Amino acid sequence: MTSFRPITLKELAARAGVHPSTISRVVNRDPVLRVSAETRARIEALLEETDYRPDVVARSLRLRQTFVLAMIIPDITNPLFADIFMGIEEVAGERGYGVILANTGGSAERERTHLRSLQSRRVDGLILASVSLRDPSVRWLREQGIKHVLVNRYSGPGDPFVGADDFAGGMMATRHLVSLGHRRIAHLAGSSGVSTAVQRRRGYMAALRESGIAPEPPLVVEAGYLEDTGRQAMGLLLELPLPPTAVFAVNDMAAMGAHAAILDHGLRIPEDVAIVGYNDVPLASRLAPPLTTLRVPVREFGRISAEMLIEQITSGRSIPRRVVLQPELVIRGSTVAP
Amino acid sequence: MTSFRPITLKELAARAGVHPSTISRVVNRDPVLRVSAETRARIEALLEETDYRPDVVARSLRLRQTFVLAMIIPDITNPLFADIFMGIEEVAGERGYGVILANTGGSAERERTHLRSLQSRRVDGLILASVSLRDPSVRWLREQGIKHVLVNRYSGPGDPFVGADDFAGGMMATRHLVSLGHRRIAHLAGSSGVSTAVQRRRGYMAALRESGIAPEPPLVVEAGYLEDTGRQAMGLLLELPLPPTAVFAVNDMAAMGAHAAILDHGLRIPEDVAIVGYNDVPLASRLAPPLTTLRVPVREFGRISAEMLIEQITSGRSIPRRVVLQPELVIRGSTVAP
DNA sequence: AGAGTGTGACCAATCGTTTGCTCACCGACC
DNA sequence: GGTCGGTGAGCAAACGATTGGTCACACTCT
Repeated sequence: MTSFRPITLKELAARAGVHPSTISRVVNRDPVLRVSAETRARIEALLEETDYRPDVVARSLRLRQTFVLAMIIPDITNPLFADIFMGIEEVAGERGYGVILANTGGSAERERTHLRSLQSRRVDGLILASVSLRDPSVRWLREQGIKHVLVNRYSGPGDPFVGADDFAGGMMATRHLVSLGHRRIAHLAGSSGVSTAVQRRRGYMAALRESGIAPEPPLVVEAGYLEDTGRQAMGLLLELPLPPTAVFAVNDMAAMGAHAAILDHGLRIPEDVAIVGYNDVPLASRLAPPLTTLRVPVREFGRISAEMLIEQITSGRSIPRRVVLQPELVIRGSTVAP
Repeated sequence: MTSFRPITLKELAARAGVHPSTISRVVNRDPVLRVSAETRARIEALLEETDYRPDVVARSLRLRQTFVLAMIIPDITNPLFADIFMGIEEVAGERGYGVILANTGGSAERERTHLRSLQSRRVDGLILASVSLRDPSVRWLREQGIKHVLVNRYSGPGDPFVGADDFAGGMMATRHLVSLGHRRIAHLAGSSGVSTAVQRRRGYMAALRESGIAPEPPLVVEAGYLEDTGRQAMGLLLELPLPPTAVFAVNDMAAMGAHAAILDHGLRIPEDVAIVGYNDVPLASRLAPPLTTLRVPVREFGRISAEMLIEQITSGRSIPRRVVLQPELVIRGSTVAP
């Protein structure tokens, strides 16, 4: 197999009998260039014939711009991030940017490695899909002057951010359960170092308070974001002397774990225990009974964050705009029997 | 916000009072260089202090190698590809390669656009996760001498390939149903332009034949790869004068559609109709009843394909090796009542 | 006819690294 | 004392594209 080298400007110039710069100007439609119609036509024909595509590497070096964005996610198997990615790619593609996806698997060290590597690749900007509160990586990005947008979770004030109103989401979930008559409502909480978890929990507390329900600390347990951890946490809740009649989980994965735990205990959903999840992942609607959950406009997250990032890049300024979208309650069989 | 420029070799050289090339040799541990211990120590200290990282863009230009691989997939929301990607990233990361993910959404045009763009980005190699039989894009890759590996689906002979033995998988699925006493076994088939679909169907036919069951053409319907299309196809099968008592679907998505259609018809799974899917996606085990399916070592696909691709790149030769792994039957409630 | 003005294209530096060559210097050997 | 060899480091040319300057030429106007 012979390995081709794509044609270069210099070779093209030799074939056309002009200087490389002239071709470059034709390719880039440089308005400064005054080129005779005849020469231009000749060059354009040659371009067409050879299917010339400028070497992006060389161009990046000269322009100090790579036209590459990167998205950093903690878990590629989580469909949430797949959807955000699609939104990003959509917008980036339109504007001539490529997108690199980097998966950290939740490891802070792999995140650092990726950040370093992306820096030396000179990506034009970064979209971080899951940072913690006061995240040192975000601080580092700011120090380095690397353009970035946070999506879904935020780190602190001052960074461009796109996400949902998780406080409102937490309230909607809890109000829904209250409206069905529940009084002993548990919460499978996320980590207190993560903005979404904190906000959803605050929403839960606020909804209880406005309904005159006294919060009971034992009903709030930190349950992680995985099916497994959710299942364990729910198991403990069901062993309480006065178990809850409803549970609001920080995400759908934990909710699915709770789902399994409740059925394991021989209880019925929603008659004995009702469940509300968060995110509306594809699996949610396939459970039996299907999961009531909060839908967030995830694809939109991706689109908006890409737009904000590209705006920063082209304007050269960091714009600490925060975009907050509203979640929507999707009521299914896990709270209301059909 | 001040935008930093990362430090360059030239600046470093000025600070150390040596020539840039000397620093470059220290950074790259160039064996040719004889550097005094004293100078080396001074440079290394400076490197440490400034946290120097070579500009990958410039290096790529000079080396004519970008250390970037790309993976092209048709549907990022399909967990199959997420798992393959993780395997690729794992190996690539170890060897110092980055991975770009490009999502075509099933559009041949977007695939072509991506291929062009990746070519002009001078990626070192490509992994294609879903090609069709005799795919023109694959032909183009060969013509251009672009290193590539096909994964999961193949295009024809002559390309490096990693996948599973889909013929065997089709047989295993069908034999399993036969062994349970089924005689009227339907097949929700995939496209005849896709290698996996063709092989699985051939496996299905072979298993019927060896059991002395005469294939009935109406029981084989092309059903696509989506839940929706699977549901429709299964609906039609259930309207037949003599409906099937079992169905083997080309993938889990179609199987889930069939699942829904069967329940819609008021029939029981597996008592009235048994189902076997393919791929063992995470949702499969969460259905009620959970789905019997074929598990393929997907992560392994990713790892092996990345290794093969990197081997091609470093050796400079295209090695048309084909690696075929064995699928495994996972028996669950959709074929055998618990 | 000479100055001035456009026009069309080329020149050369630059982006940051890498790497084959060259070169100065020093000690040693004949 | 002159040559030789080894050591440590600098020089400069790439890689391919971009872009501000420059330049030759032709035409116009006074």
